[in-house]
Parts: sequence; C-alpha cells; structure tokens
Amino acid sequence: MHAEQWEPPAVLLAVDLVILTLRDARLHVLLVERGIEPYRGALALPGGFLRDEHEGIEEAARRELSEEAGLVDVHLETLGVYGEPGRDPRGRVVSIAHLAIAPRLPEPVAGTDAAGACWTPVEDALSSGVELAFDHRQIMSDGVERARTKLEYTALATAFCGETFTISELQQVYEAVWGIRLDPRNFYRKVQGSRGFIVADGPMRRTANGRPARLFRAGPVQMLNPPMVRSAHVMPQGGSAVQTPAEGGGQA
Amino acid sequence: MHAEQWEPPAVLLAVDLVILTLRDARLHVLLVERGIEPYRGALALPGGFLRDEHEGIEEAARRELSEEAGLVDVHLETLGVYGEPGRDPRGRVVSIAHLAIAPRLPEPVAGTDAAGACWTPVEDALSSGVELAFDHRQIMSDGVERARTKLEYTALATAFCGETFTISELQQVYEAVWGIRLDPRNFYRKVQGSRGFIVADGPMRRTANGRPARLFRAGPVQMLNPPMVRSAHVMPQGGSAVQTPAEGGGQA
DNA sequence: AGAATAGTGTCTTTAAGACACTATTCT
DNA sequence: AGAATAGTGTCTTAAAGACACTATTCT
Repeated sequence: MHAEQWEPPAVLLAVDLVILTLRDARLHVLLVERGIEPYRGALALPGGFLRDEHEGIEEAARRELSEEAGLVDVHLETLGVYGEPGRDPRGRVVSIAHLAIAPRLPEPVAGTDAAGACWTPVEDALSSGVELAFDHRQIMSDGVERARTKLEYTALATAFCGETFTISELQQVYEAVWGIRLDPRNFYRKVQGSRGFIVADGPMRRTANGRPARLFRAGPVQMLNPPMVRSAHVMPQGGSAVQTPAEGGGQA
Repeated sequence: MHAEQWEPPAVLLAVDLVILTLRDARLHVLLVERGIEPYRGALALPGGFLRDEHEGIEEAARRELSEEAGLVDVHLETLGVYGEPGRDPRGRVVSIAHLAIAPRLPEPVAGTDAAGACWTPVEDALSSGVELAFDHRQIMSDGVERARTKLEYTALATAFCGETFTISELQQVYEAVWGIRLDPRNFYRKVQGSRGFIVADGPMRRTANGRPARLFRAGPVQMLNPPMVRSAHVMPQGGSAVQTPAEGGGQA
C-alpha cells in the first residue's frame, strides 16, 4: 500500500501495570516512586520497557509484576494502549497498560526490586493532591473503572480473594470496589443462585467472634448471567465509599 | 529501574481495522486483498504502519479508515493489542487493532485507495475456507465479539444506522449482529422504555408497502440501563444465524 | 445473657417473555 | 379485500429490592 522508499517509524514499547488489591476493606493500588528522570521522585505505576525484541507483551507484564511487586499467578489482562505523541519527553513511547488483581496479602511488598513500592488507597491516589508521572492518573482511573465494570458481569471478584473465602468476604470486594453498601441477605441469595460462580469448600471459623462461615472457592463460570447489578440494590442509608471496618454486618 | 548502558528495543507500530456494517440484513466486514509480501494475494484487514513518529494512534486509524474505505465520522474504538513476536515475518510489528462501525452505504467502496477492498459477510470471512493474513482472523473474531457484547449494554447499535432510522431497522441490527431473531413487540417496548436511547424525529414511509414507520435518531444516552438481553428473549422457532436475504424483513 | 456474625424466608415491585390484537399503508 | 408492515395491550414468570427472622459462635 505504500511506495518502496519509505520506512515506517519505530517506537519504544512499554508495559504499565494497574495492580489492585483489597486492604482493610478498601481498594488499593500499587505505586512506586520513580528513581530516574523524567518525573524523578513522583509516584508512578509499576512498569518498564520490553526487555528485548523477542519478549512478548504479556510476558513483559508478568516479568514486571514479579520484579516490582513479587506477584505471580495473579489475574492479568490488557487494559489499553496509551501512545499519544508527547506523553513521554524521552521520545515516542507507547505503553500497553495492564490490569492485575491480587488477593489480600499481609506484607506490603517485602524485599522486591522497587524499593519505594507501596499500596495506596485508590481514593487517595486519584485525589488531586498526588502527583503521578506521565498519563498514569488516566491509566489508573481506566483500570479502576474496568474492574468496577467487570465485577458486574464476570467472576472477577474472586480474583481479589484467596484460594477460599466466605460470602461476606466476597461481599466486601464488591462493596470496596464499587464504593457502595450492599444488603447481605440479598447478596447471599444472588451469589448462591448464580450457579457456577462459587462452589462450597467446607466450613471454618473466622474473625474472632460470631457464627463461623462456610468457605467457598471460585467456580468454573467466568461470565455471570444474570449479572450482578451495580445500579439499584444499594443499602437505604449507604453511599459513601469509606466505612469503619467494624460495621460490616449491618445490625438493625 | 535499569542500568545506564542498556537500550530498550524498538518496534514497528501498525493499526488494523475491523470495519463492520450491515448489508442485506447481514453483518459484513471490509477486507482488502494484499498487494505486497508477505501474504501477497491473501485477504487482510485494512490497516498500515504509523506514517511518522508524530502521528497519533487514533489519528492513524482514522487516516486508514479514510484512505482504504472512504469513511469519515464513523464510530471508532480501540479493540486491542496484537504483538506476539513472530506474528509478522518482517520483524517485530505490534498492531493496535480498532473496531469501526459504519452505517449502511449502498456503494461498496467506490474509487478509494485499496482496489481490492470488498464487503464480506462475517460468517464467510470467519469460515475456514478463507485465508486471512497474519492473525487477522483472530482480530476479526475479537472485533465481532466486541460488537456483540457492546450491543447489549451500550447504544452502539445506532452506529450501524443512518442519521435517522425506524425501530425495525434497529431491530435488524440486533438480529444481524447477534444472529438471532427477536420478537418485534417486545423489542418495541424495550427500546421505547429505555429513555434516552432513541428519540423521535418525525414520521415517514419506507419499504414500499405496509404502514409507514416513525423515524428516530440516536439519543444522548450511551450506556443502556437496564441492558438489552441477548440470552433468552429469542423467538420460539428462531435460532440459526443464517437466513435468506429475502426474509430479512419478515416475509411469512 | 448479650454481642456479633452467618444464613433463610417472604413480600412487593420491576421487567422480561409470550402471546392477541388494532392501525395504516400498499396493490 | 387482502397482504404487509407498524404499533399497543395484557398476562405470566423471573428476578431485584426491602425487609423480619432464626442459627451459631464468642465473651
């Protein structure tokens, strides 16, 4: 389609990661402090350039996931392409953004490559007070929005949980990511009725006091039909994303 | 995050286009015959390399859309990234695939750049009989799936129609893309009840005989809530994706 | 006993699915 | 008149939303 003489331009390819997890019933994202220019000292999403010509894109994303966050075997999907000319002062850099979902893990990031990596509440990270490198605020915002949407019609919520989990833990995922309160009774009915979403795994107690909860694990089904609904079915008084950890159960 | 000496590898960036439209009540995709190696003579999606370092990615996609299909002002969105090493024998080429939706247009492609461009029924294009260049079968398949899914929860269907359209034309979009038959009465109720999806625009006659239909245009709403449902609400006898062109309107 | 969390049941409302029926044009 | 397409109405069923209530553990 083009004449012989002309040579197509080359670009640098990077991967960036929006890594989400739940901590203290709030949605957190992993941020690193940049050690080099440009944006030295600013916060940024973990990421980097392709190592060499032969490295696959998802391969590079998994490498960064492991190097910068010590995470393996977590949910990972392509989020989008960010390649506006001028987004990186070093030249034409096109970033393939990825969304990763990690289960709760007690230790922050312990002993990994990027020294300054830290879990930050998404709410804080998106507030205007924080300076983020490049177009990483936009990428992060798109990643969070993707997670919110996919929670509705896929089984993605289980990626936030460990191997096994209780129904109220699963509910906390929805509440934290969507930033709303749900009715635990309707949530039980809904989630139990969605066959293949979660499967029983034996009883166990948790959280000090109260009746022990049954344990479940992720079922075979990836697409939820009918989906979980984000509109409506909010709690009467509810609304604010933030809540004290203590009031999870909802006594009248 | 990396030492001084090391230089990140460069890649070639391409855009490819899955352009969908409706013709004779069937979903079609635009394919071009490749005039150069590799895959000379095979069918491929329209697309090409970035023109220069300063061209934006969407800008390049719109340029190809105009050059290769003569289309302007149509719906365009990023579909995904296809960058496996080895997908292109010429070297490391990363393609940003896009999905475009064009309204019905009588003329095939008339007087544009790519001589061999032709609208092909998606069903035929995806059948194993056709040889497609690179990973374009996968890209096309992903594009069609994206369109099917977005028809459910967004107002994308109106992008297949002209400025104004009748409700049964809109129904034909859903039927062609989903490959199922819908009950026109329930479709009316559903689509009319979804406020902001479509707005009235004055009456007019069409299709030779029968009662004239009211005209509508796309409304302000982009996200449908509640969504159109693809499961269920199929016609009793319906089912098969294929239908003779003659029965598109419903000749009993 | 009382606090705390887990889990079930039931009623109301909304919207989907399956029809029958009327309305307006054409030949 | 009859064929053809447009549009409305009504009944049934499924699932969401709003509760009351029981169950099992802890201190």
